[in-house]
Amino acid sequence: MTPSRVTLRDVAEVARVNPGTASRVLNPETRHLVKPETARRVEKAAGKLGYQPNRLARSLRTRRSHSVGVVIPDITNPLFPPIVRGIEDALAPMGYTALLTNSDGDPVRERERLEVLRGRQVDGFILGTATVDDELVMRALEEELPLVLVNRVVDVDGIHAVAPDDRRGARQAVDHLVALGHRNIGHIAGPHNASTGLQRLAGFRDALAGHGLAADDRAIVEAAGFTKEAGAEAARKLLDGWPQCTAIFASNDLIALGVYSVLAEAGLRCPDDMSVVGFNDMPFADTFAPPLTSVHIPLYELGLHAGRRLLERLRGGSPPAGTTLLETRLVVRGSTAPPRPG
Amino acid sequence: MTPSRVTLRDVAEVARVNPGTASRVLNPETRHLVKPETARRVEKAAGKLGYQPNRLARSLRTRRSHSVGVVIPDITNPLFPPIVRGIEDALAPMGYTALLTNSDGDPVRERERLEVLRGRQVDGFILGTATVDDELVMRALEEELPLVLVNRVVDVDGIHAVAPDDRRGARQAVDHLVALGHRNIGHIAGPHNASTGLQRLAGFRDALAGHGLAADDRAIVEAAGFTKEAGAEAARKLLDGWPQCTAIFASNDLIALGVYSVLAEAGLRCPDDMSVVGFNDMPFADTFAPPLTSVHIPLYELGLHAGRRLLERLRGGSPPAGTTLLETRLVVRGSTAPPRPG
DNA sequence: ATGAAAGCGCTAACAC
DNA sequence: GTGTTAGCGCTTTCAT
Repeated sequence: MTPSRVTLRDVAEVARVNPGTASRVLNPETRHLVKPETARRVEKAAGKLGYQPNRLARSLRTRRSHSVGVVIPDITNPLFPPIVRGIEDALAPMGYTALLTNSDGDPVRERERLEVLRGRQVDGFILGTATVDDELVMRALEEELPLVLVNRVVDVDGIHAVAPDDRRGARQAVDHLVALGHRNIGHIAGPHNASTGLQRLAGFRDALAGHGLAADDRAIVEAAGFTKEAGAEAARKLLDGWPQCTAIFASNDLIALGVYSVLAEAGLRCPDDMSVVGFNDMPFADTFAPPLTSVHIPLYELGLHAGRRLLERLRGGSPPAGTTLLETRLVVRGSTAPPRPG
Repeated sequence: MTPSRVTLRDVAEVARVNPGTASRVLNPETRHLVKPETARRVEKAAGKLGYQPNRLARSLRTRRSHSVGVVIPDITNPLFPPIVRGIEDALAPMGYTALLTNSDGDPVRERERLEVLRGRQVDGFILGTATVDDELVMRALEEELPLVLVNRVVDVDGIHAVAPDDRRGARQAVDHLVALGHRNIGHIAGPHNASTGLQRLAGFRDALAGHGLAADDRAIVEAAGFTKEAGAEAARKLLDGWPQCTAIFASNDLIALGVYSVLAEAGLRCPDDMSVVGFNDMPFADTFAPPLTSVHIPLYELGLHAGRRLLERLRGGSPPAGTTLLETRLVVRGSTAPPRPG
């Protein structure tokens, strides 16, 4: 490799100035301190030599790496690419770079990766992995590491987070089903160790109560994870226990996909025999068979806001702690219909 | 933020040794140079103080950042998450970190991002963005930057690349259609500035010739991009120009999705009226309506191999230049069937 | 086997 | 307005 072989010293020599002066010129904030003519000389030299500042050296000196650690469970989960893209689009214009790592939801691995990132002197973190009582988050809070959570939330003072309004979104889903005429509505909840799972369940209950419907205790089944397989397993349990059910609100789209497969197994048609609503409106949810009615969350914006929030904190601004809730929106497609008469 | 406030010096002081010695202990390769007892003292001190080496400082000194730049068009394209994941899984165990950036296929932006990454002293690059006559790639080659291409290839000596066997994969697709009885097979080619588009087109022609079928010159339409929209536009042109066509081989799955939508517009049913084969077997291709028959490429392995190849080069090994072609595999689903009799 | 010292490339006091 | 100097935290000769 041919790294920035040419250093500031080289530039300074060519421009016949002191390295310090060259540094001032090449730094936007200090540029005004130097006489325009000298500045020009330095810039010419820099251009001619193809000078590229060594940001490692600068970071070592300034104690700011202009990089942030991003930890998510798995980039392969369709939820995350838009979020990550949003984060990057927030960071790049400000000269920040993302160091991306996948934790697979494994706390041990997560801890490891976090330490590695700290070793690399990231200026802050964006975490998409928070569980309800996340120890790492609590420790980060104590150590006052600049940290922003995205998608998932922890209910503790002093946390900065950007997340979808899961509870309200769940209400939108159920309202839709009720409006279609459904009364026996089941819910496949996400794991209770994630705020998303919990909040959507709460919203489900809210909505039912709001419509004066009693939640049948067979109506709610918790899936072991936000996956198709876990969703299928839970769907089987739900259908076995409560065959009267005519509509299912799934805690996310992958779970909904699991519901689809179980319906097919059982010879039930969607939406004729069973309506299904998902959550996330993940990419390609419109290409499923049938196209999935789902609660849309602005994934890209989630990332964008999280990135900006962190940047603001790093700039020394003190945005108030707390959770920013982004609005959801129900997207009605082919997986929901009125219940069968009779 | 509380970065690694505790430095090697602190550790050395507590252990009552010279910083140099502490460094030797904490470095696996030099550890044997120091007396076990002293080593133990140092490690105890490091543990007690919670020492975390500052890798920026180390990198500045050793001129190896242990980070690599990864440039892809867009993480939001379902092709890339598995590739990126593969890359990360190759890098992480060796202590390397990926700096991920999206170029949106914009050469200007790509250049910019590449410069930023160089400024951050990445040890090498993985590029998923190469076009057929990629200037940046050529320049990188001249400068002897450790570089590995992934997915897309450039046909030049000295390049290291890992890609799917597009040409052979295309043959698998067409062979399947011919075996079903199709004779009028169309192809929606990808952009000719990408090796993937070009190779798949070549494979399409190979296969037709192999079966003694003349390629009707209305049979091939080039899409402007690997997107659903571009695919739809090209599909319209193909259908208008050659209504006899009974099967379409699309250069990738997104294009196939565009074909789906045009078929729906035209009141044609898939696979009854028209068979469709895609390429990539992207995540959730099995959930499309109908489930898409597609040429599977091992995306994760693509990333894994690319990552390992780069690592090997960085380790000083000199793996032979050239392209590693990974095998594809046709996955038959519901979008292909024999042509309508008559 | 360890200490001493120099320096990676840069910025930021502090002079003048 | 610019030069001088001193490090950021680490590794690595070179001594001893």
